[in-house]
Amino acid sequence: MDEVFKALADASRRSLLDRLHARNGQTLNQLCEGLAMTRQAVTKHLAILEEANLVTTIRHGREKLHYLNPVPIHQIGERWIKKFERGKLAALGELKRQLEKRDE
Amino acid sequence: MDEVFKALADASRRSLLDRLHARNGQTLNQLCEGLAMTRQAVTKHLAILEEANLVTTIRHGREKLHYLNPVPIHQIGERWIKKFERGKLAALGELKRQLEKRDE
DNA sequence: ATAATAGGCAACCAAATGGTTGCATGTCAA
DNA sequence: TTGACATGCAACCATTTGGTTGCCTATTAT
Repeated sequence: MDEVFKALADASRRSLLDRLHARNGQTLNQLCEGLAMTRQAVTKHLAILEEANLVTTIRHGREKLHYLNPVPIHQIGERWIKKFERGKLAALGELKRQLEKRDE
Repeated sequence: MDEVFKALADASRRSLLDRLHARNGQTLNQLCEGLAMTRQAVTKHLAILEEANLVTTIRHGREKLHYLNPVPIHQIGERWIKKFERGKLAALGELKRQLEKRDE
C-alpha cells in the first residue's frame, strides 16, 4: 500500500500511467517519446511503478511491453478513500461548528 | 493535486489523517501522543497536510486545533481513481490476451 | 556478419525529504 | 507575576529521490 502511494506521488509517474491508460502495452521507447527526460530516468520510474504492481511487463524479443494494472489504484479507492468519504459531512459539520465558536 | 498526492505518500502523515478521522479537532500535542517522533517532526508533517489543504487549523488561545478536510481526498477519488476504474476490465482483458500470446 | 535497435547496469550528482536539537514566543493558572 | 504549558522558528544532518552520463548486452534486419 505504501509503495503504491509513493509511486503515485510523482507527476511523471502518474503521466506514465495516463499514457498506458490511453494506450496499453507500450515499449520503453514509446513511453519516452515527447518526455523531457532521458530513457534511463523513465526506466527508473517504470521500475518503481512495477515494484508497486501498477505496471506489468512482458518481454517480446528485444522489446519490453508495459501494461497498466489498475487493481492497486482501485484498492486505494476501496480501502482508503472510501473510509474518508463516510463521515465527510460530519467532519465538515464539526469544522463549521468550530469556526462559528471561534468568534465567541 | 500534486501536493495532495505528495502529502499522502508518507505513512506518518496518513496515520495523522487517520487519527483526525477517528477524533477530529486535536491539538498538536494530542497528535504527538504515542508517536515515535519529536513534536517538531509532527509539526512539519501537519504543515505539509495543511499546505495540501487536507487539514485546517483553528487557534484557540495557546492551543491549535487540527481538523480533517476530506474534500481533497474525495477529489482524488473522483478526478483520478475513477478514471482508471473505467476500462479496468478492458485493461485486464488485454493483459490476459498478451500473456497467452507470449507462449506462441 | 554486422550495423542498428531496444533495453540494462552502474557510478555519480544536486536537491528534496524526514528527522533532529536548541532556543524563542505567546498564553494560561496559581 | 511568574512558572508551566503549547506552539513556533531556525540551523543542521543523513538518506532518499530524480535525474544524469557512459558503457554493456541482446536481438533484429540488411
